[in-house]
Amino acid sequence: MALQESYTPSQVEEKVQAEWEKNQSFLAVEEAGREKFYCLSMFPYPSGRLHMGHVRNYTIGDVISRYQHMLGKNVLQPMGWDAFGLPAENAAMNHGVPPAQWTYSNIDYMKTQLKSLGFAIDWSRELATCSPEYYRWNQWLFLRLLEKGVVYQKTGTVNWDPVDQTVLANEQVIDGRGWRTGALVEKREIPMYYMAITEYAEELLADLADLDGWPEQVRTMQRNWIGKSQGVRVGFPHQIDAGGVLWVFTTRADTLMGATYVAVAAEHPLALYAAQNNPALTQFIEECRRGGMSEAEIATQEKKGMATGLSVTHPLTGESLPLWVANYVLMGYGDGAVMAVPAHDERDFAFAQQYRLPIKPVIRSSAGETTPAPWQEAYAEHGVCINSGKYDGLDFAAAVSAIAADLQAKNLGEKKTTWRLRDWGISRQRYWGTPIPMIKCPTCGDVPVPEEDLPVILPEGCVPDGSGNPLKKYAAFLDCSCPRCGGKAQRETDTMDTFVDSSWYFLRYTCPDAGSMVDERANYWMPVDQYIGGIEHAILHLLYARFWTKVMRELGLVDVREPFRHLLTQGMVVAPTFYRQAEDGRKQWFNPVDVEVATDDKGRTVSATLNTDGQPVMIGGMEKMAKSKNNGVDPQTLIDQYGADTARVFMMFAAPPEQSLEWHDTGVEGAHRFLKRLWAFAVDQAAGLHAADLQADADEAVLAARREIHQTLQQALIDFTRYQFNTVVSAAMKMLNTLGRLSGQGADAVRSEGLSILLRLLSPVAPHITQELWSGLHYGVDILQAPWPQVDETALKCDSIELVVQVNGKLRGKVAVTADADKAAIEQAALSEENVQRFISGQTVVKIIVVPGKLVNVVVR
RNA sequence: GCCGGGGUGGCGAAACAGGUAUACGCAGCAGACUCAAAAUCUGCCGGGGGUAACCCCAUGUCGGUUCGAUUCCGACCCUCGGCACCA
Repeated sequence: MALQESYTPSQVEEKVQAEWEKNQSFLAVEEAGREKFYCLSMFPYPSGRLHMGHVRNYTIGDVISRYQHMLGKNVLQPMGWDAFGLPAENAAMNHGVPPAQWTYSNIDYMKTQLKSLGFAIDWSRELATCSPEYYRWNQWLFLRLLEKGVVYQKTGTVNWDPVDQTVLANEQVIDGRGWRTGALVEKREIPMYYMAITEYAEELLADLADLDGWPEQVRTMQRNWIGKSQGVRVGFPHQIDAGGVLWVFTTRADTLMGATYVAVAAEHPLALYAAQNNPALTQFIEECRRGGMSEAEIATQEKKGMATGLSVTHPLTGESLPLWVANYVLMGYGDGAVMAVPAHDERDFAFAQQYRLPIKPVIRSSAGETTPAPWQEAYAEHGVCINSGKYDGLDFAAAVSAIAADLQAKNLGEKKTTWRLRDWGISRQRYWGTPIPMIKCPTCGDVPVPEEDLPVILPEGCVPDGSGNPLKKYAAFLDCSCPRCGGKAQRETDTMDTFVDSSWYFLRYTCPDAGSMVDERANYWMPVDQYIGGIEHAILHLLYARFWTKVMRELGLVDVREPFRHLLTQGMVVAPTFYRQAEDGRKQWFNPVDVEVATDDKGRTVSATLNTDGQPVMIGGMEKMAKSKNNGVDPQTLIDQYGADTARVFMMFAAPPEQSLEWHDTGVEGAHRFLKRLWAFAVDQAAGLHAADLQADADEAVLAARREIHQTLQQALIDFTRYQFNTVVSAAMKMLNTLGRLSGQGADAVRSEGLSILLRLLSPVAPHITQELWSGLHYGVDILQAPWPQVDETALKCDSIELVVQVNGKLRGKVAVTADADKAAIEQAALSEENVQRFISGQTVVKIIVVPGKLVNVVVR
């Protein structure tokens, strides 16, 4: 079929997508012995429409998949839906639609969007985490882990909205108040199920060393998050109850002799005990209970404390130390209590200054032997003990060992390893999630649902109203009989954290129809060879998925220790923000598509006006596309107007995958222009292609152009291996520029070769147009089956090369030398260059540095 | 507050292992085509000086290592991501 005269993306894309569909081009089949490549992008939350972040994420994944396909690998690229979660409940409240209905219709729409982008996805493996076929295995594994002791129950802290009588997510707490009610939020302790991820801390930490396909920054973040610290658990005896000991953990046992007070969290039993007959303290603890539970909030709040009036005994000196309650001590970390050494800890120092507590220096640091205000970093350094009695003169390690030994002798301490990592609380007091398969029986207590009764199906018709979990009012779900005694009982209404769903979906893709959680196919495809997703998931999701994989391996379900071999963390898509500020200080945000930007004659942005009223708006910064700033640009407009290939080329060209990408309409037009030029060039040249092989009498300029094409190809092939797709696109643009300028003897042959290289190189990024041109120009039927282009070394050969000449590191001239020139000849040529002569005359040449093929640096004095 | 990134022309960016800073594109300016506009094509395009050859300055700021630093080291400033119930 002849090529159309002009480029019509919608026609081309529809046609090519239909061919892929017909040929089942992306169906992945296990094939023993063939090298597989499992390319996975983080699955989307079905929020309604694709956003730019999705388009970017999945384009990167698709370019990698197609590249690996072109290299001959057996590629699996699946897709599915992270379908449980909070936004569906919010939509239900706003529109009165059940979360299930909202979610399924979003999935339908977003699936057509993904298909229109031409991703090489094996749709036969699609899954949604809200389907019982998927979440039954969450429940099944939960029960296995409960037996194993990895799942257990304890209390945990939640945000409580006292007006709506409901638990709030951190996101729903704004400045310490409930987002709907405006009520001051309180912390509340409730019973929850936990996963003992800390039991796996050592393994999760150690195996990071093997993840050399991960960005170093992500490994560092995980390492710090796990936070292994070696220290000493120290007991402070007290008389509050008989034989009582208050335990604290410290990494600085060498400073124990400098402890001047001890502080506990507001929720600590000793704090609650002390408050019994102390109204002021009760009020203070009440105050500590207000505000959100997030670590950022706690760490940035003003440090406050109050004395309990109680005291504990220093385990080594027998001194009496005051016991304080402090809002900076976290109940969830360690023992919920700390020993305070104001002389050598910044936070303790500030606290001691504020409340006039004694400061006792016990370490000689580079700042000296005292600790005067203001605080200096040096006070926290390791050093030699002073003012510490028998420990004087010991260094850090010796002091820690000696003190730990003495504590141990008194049964008041020992060396201990602790972790910053906390066990994973998976209970959520929400409707739209996997039901936790437990039954509450008044006689038997909490009883697991028998395996044969799985799945516990979530009723899909409920509409949450903001006042707690609707399952609590839904008798058909709630009421049941106890599997143990047969008496009347009620189901657990808490559901699982959605991180559970995303912790193993990549395993289910390998065998979506398996009658068990996973089957043997998982061992063919795993591990994921390349995982692509946002950097914001660097810690939680990736850590939970690693943990889950290790647990499943222990149960004999999979063979791999680690799920993701290589990880690519893509940057955010950001866009300009525009706003007007009302008199009450509130900002009204305007979408970039509704704003006209004025520039000066240098192209600098000077002002912006709103299209609807022509009045000026304020220009904010570049921020992550988000509803809150109304700066999201709908990718559908872009796809409708320019086609999928333009959207893909722009996305890949605008920035390297790991950096944030700034959204500009004009850049999109540039990408579209490039594809139009490519099409026009191909149509124009169609008749002259495949005309002749390159003859020996080709013009020098034609050979130079061929050299340029192969040099550009050489760089582009390297850029593909390191997934730097912006420069791959730039290489394709350069090739088209070079081909467009070609003329003379042999031009036809180079044009034919060059275009075939260009099409194949660009095909992973712009698969539709390159396929259409590939077949339309009769290079072949299916570009997916074409061999990956290779550099012809003979094309790169050149008789003469240009060297840069520097004098003392500054560029002073250029010289041409033959490719085989020796060092002496190069030096000679460099020294005799005219401008170089001017800069070395009257000076002594000290040495000459020759970097072969690149430059000469003449050092003079 | 703690942990981890980023900062290069008017803008997005390039420079893979310390070796020509600004490739490729956008915007802008000039020209061609057109009755005109759009589209398309061609040329120019970091700042300053100079008729020119060429020179000086410039990769967030300050300092260091080196024949040579966007790249390595130290301090600082700004900015973004995460902080366990957003996903």
